[in-house]
Amino acid sequence: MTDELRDRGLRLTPQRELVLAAVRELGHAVPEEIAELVRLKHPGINLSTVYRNLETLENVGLVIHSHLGHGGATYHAADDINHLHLVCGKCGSVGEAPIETAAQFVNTIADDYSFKTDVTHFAIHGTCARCLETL
Amino acid sequence: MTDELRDRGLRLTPQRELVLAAVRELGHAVPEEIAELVRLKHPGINLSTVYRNLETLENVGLVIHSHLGHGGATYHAADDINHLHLVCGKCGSVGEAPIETAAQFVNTIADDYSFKTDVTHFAIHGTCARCLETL
DNA sequence: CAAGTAGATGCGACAGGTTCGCAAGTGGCT
DNA sequence: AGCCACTTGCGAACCTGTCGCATCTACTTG
Repeated sequence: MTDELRDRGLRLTPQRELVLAAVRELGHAVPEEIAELVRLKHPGINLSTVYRNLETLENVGLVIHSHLGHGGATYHAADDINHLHLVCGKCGSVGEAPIETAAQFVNTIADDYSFKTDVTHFAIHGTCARCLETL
Repeated sequence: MTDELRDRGLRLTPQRELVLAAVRELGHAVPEEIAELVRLKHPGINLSTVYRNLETLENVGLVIHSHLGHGGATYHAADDINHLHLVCGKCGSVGEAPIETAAQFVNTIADDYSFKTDVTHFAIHGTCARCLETL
């Protein structure tokens, strides 16, 4: 991480390290959850600092955000984005599927519309197996 | 629309009719745009009324919302949801593709994960043809 | 290793979008 | 015509995310 930052004239601060560590530990996380985890080791951290660091880390390519529902973004470590998110509209559960599942779909869109799809950015919305049963 | 509402003990008010008409006319629209259009015929309508009616109409099944980007929801007439949204992360343009494009993908997810996908709810995110060229 | 500088932090204010409580208004049924 | 529950308007409250600014500090340089 040091190199990615320094090459751009950015600094390695304790807060920044902790934010990245929190993202890596949490897997899927919204800023507020990240702040909570960081506060265990650095109680005083400000929410705006978390937001600014998430933005910085994303610019540098160490984290990525995606939209799993409602409005907020959720953050992931960049090297952990190898799955689709299957979000259930009924119960809110978030499942995962390998990114290859969408390979053919992505190719079709690319061929027909010259549109390069990033399937991980938005969740796949629908109804999960459990909720389908209980209908 | 009268039946859908009355069957549930809901009322047909001028505001409600105008909100539905606006959604149908606009195609893709956020609440603020809908309010603007409604105000041409009913100047006094309150934004909260628009929100509440969108929610009501969605419960009844006359409109549907989807997430095209950032945070907000955009609303569509229920009988107009026959396309995917291809949202470009660079320029923000919103393209469309027939829903059948995703048919095989949807089937795969259903077979492998028993997850019933609603492909229209979240946009397909990526980079559009024009932005790919100018890289 | 000390000093300087630009980047980072904390904090409070602010902005946009959405929800809520409540009193007043009004569809729809009798 | 009258009643009651559903609706509306309005304002306040919320929530999430951004911004300005003074202070602080990681990194560079001598």
